[in-house]
Amino acid sequence: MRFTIAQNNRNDIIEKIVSLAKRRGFVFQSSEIYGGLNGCWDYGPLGVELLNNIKSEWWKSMTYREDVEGLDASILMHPKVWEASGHVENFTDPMIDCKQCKARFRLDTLGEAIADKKKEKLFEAILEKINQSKSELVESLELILNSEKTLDEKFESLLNDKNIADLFLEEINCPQCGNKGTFTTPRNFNLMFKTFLGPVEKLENAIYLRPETAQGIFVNFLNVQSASRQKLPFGIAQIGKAFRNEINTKNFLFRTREFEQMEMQYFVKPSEDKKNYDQWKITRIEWFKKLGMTPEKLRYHDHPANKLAHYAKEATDIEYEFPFGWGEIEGIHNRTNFDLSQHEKFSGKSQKYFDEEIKEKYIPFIIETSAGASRSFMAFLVDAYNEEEVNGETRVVLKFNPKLAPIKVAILPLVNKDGMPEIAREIENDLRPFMKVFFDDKGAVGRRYRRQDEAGTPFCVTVDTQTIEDGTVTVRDRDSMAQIRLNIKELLKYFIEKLR
RNA sequence: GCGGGAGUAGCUCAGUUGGUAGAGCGCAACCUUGCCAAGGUUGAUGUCGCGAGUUCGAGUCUCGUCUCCCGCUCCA
Repeated sequence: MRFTIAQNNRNDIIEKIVSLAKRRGFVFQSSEIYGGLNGCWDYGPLGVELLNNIKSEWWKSMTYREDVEGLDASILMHPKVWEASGHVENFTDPMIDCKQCKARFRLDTLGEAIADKKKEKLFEAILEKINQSKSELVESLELILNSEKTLDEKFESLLNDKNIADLFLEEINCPQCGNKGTFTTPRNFNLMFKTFLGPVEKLENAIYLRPETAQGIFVNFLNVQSASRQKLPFGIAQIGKAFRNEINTKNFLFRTREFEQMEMQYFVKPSEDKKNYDQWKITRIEWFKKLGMTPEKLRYHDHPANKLAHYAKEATDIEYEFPFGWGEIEGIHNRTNFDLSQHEKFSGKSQKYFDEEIKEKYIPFIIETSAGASRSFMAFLVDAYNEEEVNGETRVVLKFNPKLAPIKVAILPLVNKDGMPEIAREIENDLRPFMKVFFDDKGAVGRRYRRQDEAGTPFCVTVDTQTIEDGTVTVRDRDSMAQIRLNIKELLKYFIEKLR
């Protein structure tokens, strides 16, 4: 794997982190020996520890609450789920490119860029054209043009008719460069991965890899509610992989086709949606801050009302300031009762909750908190990265919160003799059942400290001459490099306290 | 998907007008060691991203392809 150094200095940090990630075993490219696979990455020994720690902290922050239950739903789900959720319809975007200026347009929104007067002229042009050469299309064309639809709807219908679309597009000027007839044939970009259930690759056996984990929660709403005897408001938490066949991957782990989500869907009374939405916005950004993420690099990005997803009433992103700019690491949505209503409609099974207080049945509203595990991983990694000048040398240190650090304690004999390695091994054995520890007796101790700095290990225990005399060791703090002396017997309690 | 740049050891890179590959760091072993990466000795590692073509001969030239980075586009 080779990574090109960006011409642009602002991405120096990313380049360094990508190199470090490879060198130290945080992240490798998928299928590297075969030349890699576009936008796919593997987590190495340190990376998987960091990722698991992030997921574990998230999981505990959710399911240790009285009002949140856990779930792990299947990645493969009934195809109807995606019809109900709107993904089959909304995830398939026919797109066209202008061959002249390379601009790309969604076919269904192309009309917005064209004036109404112009549309009427276009209709005349296409009618004339079809009358002349493609008489077999006249009927379907007239059907569209003579319908009761608005101009915009007629326009869209023409583009949606595969037989007419190409001819119609030839008459349209590119909204960007103004050239006429420079569009490519419309192509479908379906963002859901399709596969087959069972060995026979028949179309009716086609199913999708889930593009979001949320639906697994929604369809289990009543199962979880009745099994756990929860009352509204309550939430269901889930961590799992999701897949989107993105047109482009980008920015290392930031936009990939396979990614992991940490989602909690909170079911509330319809009248209490706003209150809970506001509360979860705060709770979730605080979670990142508590785990040590720089507060100044976190912000909300509220979605304007006209840009909301098909299911959302209100939405905000929690964004982190990456070296390449602000990027979403979590989305918080008021999904209303859209999803459960859809599932009720498509499945024919009631999704209503019986509220004992008011003796009424209704479909709850859902407040969604959906964090990217992979994106959080990248944000925590970038945020932890520090370069410091120490004695004229650059010290690279990953200042992870101890809870997230892949290795918690490194145990180092100062020198490799006089019984120091043996004592160090005993300490290692004492701590190993309780936390991820690392033993290293190779080379100068200063070098070993720096190795641990690069791995983000918060504590180093060093066995020295004094240890042999009085049973104490030094504990070196990663960030300050300061050392304190502790009795060996105190170590376990000390670290458990520090990691809490 | 379009445009630009780039792929040589684990990392960062060098490789002169085509003549079958080097450096620094890192890594491994041994020695040395007494608290913040630079001691000594020895050693391992590349079909130069992959595949074709031109050539007596390709890391170097040509084409295709894959991957990474940047800019568009996209991101419901």
